[in-house]
Amino acid sequence: MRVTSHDVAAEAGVSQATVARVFSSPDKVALATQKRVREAAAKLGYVPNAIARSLKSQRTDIVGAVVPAKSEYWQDVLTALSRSLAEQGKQLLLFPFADADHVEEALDSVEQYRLDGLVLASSTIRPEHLVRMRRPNLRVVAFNQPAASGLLPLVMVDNDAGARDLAEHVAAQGIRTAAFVGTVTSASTDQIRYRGAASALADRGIACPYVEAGGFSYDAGYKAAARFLDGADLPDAVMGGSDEVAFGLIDGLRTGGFDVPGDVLVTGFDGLPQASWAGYDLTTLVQPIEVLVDATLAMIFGGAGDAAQSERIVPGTLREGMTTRRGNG
Amino acid sequence: MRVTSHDVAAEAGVSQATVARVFSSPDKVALATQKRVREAAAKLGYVPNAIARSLKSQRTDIVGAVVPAKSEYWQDVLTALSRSLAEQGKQLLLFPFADADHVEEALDSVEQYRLDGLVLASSTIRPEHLVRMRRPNLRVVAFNQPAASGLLPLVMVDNDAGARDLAEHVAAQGIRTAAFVGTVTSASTDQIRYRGAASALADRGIACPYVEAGGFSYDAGYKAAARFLDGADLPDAVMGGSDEVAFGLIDGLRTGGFDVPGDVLVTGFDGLPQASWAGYDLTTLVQPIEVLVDATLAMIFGGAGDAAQSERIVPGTLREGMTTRRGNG
DNA sequence: CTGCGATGTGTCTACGTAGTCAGAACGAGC
DNA sequence: GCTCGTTCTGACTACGTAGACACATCGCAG
Repeated sequence: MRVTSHDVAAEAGVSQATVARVFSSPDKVALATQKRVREAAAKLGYVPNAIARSLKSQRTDIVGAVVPAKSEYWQDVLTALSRSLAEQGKQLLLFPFADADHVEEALDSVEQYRLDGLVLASSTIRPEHLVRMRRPNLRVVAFNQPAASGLLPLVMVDNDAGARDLAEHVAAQGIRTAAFVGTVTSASTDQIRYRGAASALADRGIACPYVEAGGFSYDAGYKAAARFLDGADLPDAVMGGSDEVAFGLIDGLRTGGFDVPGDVLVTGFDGLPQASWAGYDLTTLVQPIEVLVDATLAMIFGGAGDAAQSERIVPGTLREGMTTRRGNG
Repeated sequence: MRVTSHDVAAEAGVSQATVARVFSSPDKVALATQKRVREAAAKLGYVPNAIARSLKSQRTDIVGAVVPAKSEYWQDVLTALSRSLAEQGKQLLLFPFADADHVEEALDSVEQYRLDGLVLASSTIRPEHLVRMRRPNLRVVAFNQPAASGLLPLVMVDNDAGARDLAEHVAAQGIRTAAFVGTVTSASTDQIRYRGAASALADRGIACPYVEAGGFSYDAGYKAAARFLDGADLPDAVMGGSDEVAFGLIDGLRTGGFDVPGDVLVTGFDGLPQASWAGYDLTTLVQPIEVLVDATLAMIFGGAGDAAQSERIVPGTLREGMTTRRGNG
């Protein structure tokens, strides 16, 4: 049998309400009473039941996250999210989805729990799904999902400025030709990053065709590298749509006999831990994940409805690695 | 206002109990009634309240996982866990802890929720904490945590056999000297892996000193590589206690001017996705994560108390990569 | 036509907590 | 000594659901 607040009340010789107060609003209980209750609770091994509390208080202290099942980047985000929540005594409930077509199922699961908030983390959730998520009584925040702009409160890194920074950085290395290897065209981040990079390069007279890797993974990047190996059309710089794709590109190019950065410069986007690994030392745009996460939680737990239309765009930081260090190396 | 089963009952002209039955045990309700109830539910936008259901049924359909906050390996495990749970209509609640000293806090949070089960995933949780987790009404399973043997039901890869396989593989390459670079000595997996490798090597007359990297990370491995760069005491093979450490070792050795595998062979342990990346192509022991996860969930949701003392040890698979391909390359 | 099991539905209650309200105890001010 | 305000505590109830139980209806065998 579970120990309940009633048991503790009987043991301490007080009412159940007093026991509840000791654990939720202790300042309303006399110190002597508190002591007796806490001792009784310790003796019986009482732990408050979060389920019952949630039912009564209409707050779960749990935030959900709908995320793609496999992705290095999102795992970093989740880690930051759960740590930040843990500091506030809140928990993170995961709703992973295998691919975009299964998002519906994840969303259905979400509804059963009366979550305090929900983080929608994926750049491939379609706008019609996004609109479906607008619910009363549920704070939903889109994370790094440009397509949600105007539909949901949104937190994201400044993809456009970041892509421009990267483009200007490689342009400054004196390149003449470039290519952008995106993930999938349906990813809203991809489009913005490409446009930003292409625009910045165009300003300097450098063309930048778009190549679709067809996925977010290392493998997609690795295979995409093959397109440059065939002919003599290797550009001076290849910009990856994400770090994972960039890692694949680098290995694919190197396996194909090219030197990075000797023959071709490579950039990524995200700032994964692996970007700092000596084997890659990738030039990339580092996302300030802690800042993004804090902003997300602030929107969820913060003020009233006006936040429901708000957007928070945070600048990233250029990380200059070996993959764009040309000539002087 | 939230839509409850009472509202749906009124709309459909049935009792609340019937509405509840439609959503939890539909076979007890006549088809015609079901249809009416479902239509009413759809019209009002009713979604069952999982909190209330949990309170009544004493089941949450949520499994908790206590995991280290930062680790590539555990992230892979979490992904597999949450996907497997999602297939059963269950959810995963995360309790990350920053370091071993904060495990207590995570465990305290765990108790408030009446979880169906708890996965204790870390090789550095101390035995005294492990014992504390033995609770009635809570199925706790230790995941890849040899120290839990005899204290908690346990699922893990066969670390000893895996380490021997790796050792025999490198021995077969004709090495004469070796070293094992572990993570931290307090990790129970580390001890077993080292003993297995050292024992197998000793059988062939090869000594294998232990070196502590001091952490589980890439950085720890990278720094540990420095110990071999100084003198002329570079062994023919360096066995990493984990893949992450091995990646760091490889990059550290290469940065120091050595060729892997030309000058020194390197192995890992875990079978992370990055091990297959062409940049490393690491020889490692691949953990069958899906199998381990399924076994874990089977213990949580499976039969009665006898499982409480059970252990499930699953063999891993040797992945032969370029990092141990000697000479002929 | 009666009795009986199977099936379907309604009534009622409990799950464990927290908030509302009322009342008790107590000290201070007149 | 009476009133008033403050501090503390207890009784009661609602949160939304699911299960126990009772009962009604129906088909079918005796």
